[in-house]
Amino acid sequence: MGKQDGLNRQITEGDVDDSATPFLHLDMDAFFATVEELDDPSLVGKPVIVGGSAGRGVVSAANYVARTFGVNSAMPMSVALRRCPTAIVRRPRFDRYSEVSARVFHLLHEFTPKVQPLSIDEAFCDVSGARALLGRPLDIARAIRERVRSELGLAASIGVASSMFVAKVAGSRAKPDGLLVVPASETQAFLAPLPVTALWGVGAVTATRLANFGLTSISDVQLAEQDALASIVGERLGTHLRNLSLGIDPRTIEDRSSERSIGRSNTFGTDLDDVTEMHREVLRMATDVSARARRRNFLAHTVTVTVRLDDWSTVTRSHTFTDPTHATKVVATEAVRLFDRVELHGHPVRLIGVRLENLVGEGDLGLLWEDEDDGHDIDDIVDAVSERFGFGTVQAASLVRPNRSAPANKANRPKGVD
DNA sequence: TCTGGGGTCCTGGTTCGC
DNA sequence: TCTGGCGAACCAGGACCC
Repeated sequence: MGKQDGLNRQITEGDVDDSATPFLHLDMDAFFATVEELDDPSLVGKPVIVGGSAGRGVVSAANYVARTFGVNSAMPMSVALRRCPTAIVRRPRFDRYSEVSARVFHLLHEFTPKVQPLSIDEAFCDVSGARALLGRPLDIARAIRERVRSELGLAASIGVASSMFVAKVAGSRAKPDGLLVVPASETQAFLAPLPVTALWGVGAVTATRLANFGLTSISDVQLAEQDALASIVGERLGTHLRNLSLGIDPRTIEDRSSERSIGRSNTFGTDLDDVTEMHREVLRMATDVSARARRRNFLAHTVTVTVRLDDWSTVTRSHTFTDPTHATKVVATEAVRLFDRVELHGHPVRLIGVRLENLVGEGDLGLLWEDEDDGHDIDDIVDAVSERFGFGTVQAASLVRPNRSAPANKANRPKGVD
């Protein structure tokens, strides 16, 4: 199937049996950091970290030079800079990454219509229908990698396998800049030596739980009794893990573009202890998520407020509306009410989040629109909510995030919205 | 080491209507 | 009129993913 090379990756060279491996998983290598290098070639060869501020930020991406210093994604920025003081830190530019991502996905669609984006830098493809026109999965994977490199100047790793899960694992084993095909007949042997954390759905908590029963590798899960697994992690997860360990993954490519929720949260540079400030943040986020829901033609049945205290405890409060809404005034009013239901017990607040869930609509609500750039509306909302809850005036300017590009479309705005 | 932000999904408890 | 069983919906929390 593949060989281990000096980079501690497993790659396929030469020919291999790809007769029953229609699934490809493409993963862009150190995506954010590589895009930064692409846009500023002076960064090439230097350690580059993309992430938040040194205070409470974490690493979103690190290029492979930075990784040799022990810098990894999700690591606190303070730790990353201690390990690699010479690193060049860039703030994330999500608009730019989205732009490059769209070009990658567009390129994939030239190979097959069955493309399922997994995140901004990852996608699954099913090339079973492309065989006659474009050749074997191995050839298609090589062609995709070549075109991503020549047309976009980026490196992509690809895993090819008989199921989506195994293709993803193969892709991660092939990183950086590699290709690995796992023949269907070698699937279980390929998975066996990997740690249980390689299974989709096993994080730190479940891994510890499994380790307490001596299950640390996928081969342990392959050999475990179904009942024993169920007693450790529950019936549902037990069945799921056992199937994955054997390479069984019934999922197929689906174009699931519909979102389930729209949220915004913020961890403050300094914990908040002033309730007026907290209310201001709740309103800011309620305004933001409502505007995003309108822009995407969604109505939400449920609004959820999340509060994280300085001791890292997290509390959520949610409310389900009788009629779904995306009206800022309704969402903001309810969000503040929910926030006020949280018992702070004198604790400062580290994070506040507002999320709209149980979304309905998308596409069929074209007549509903409110121009969130219209400061007059937001002033009204803020005044109304502030007055109702008796906290100080909040300037609309502080509630509107800059660089909005939504079109003013009053003609489409229905009466009574907000 | 000390933990972001935007998500999805699952589970268990509670409430409510039939 | 009251009560118990049951399922659906709601709510809260948590694990996990990128």
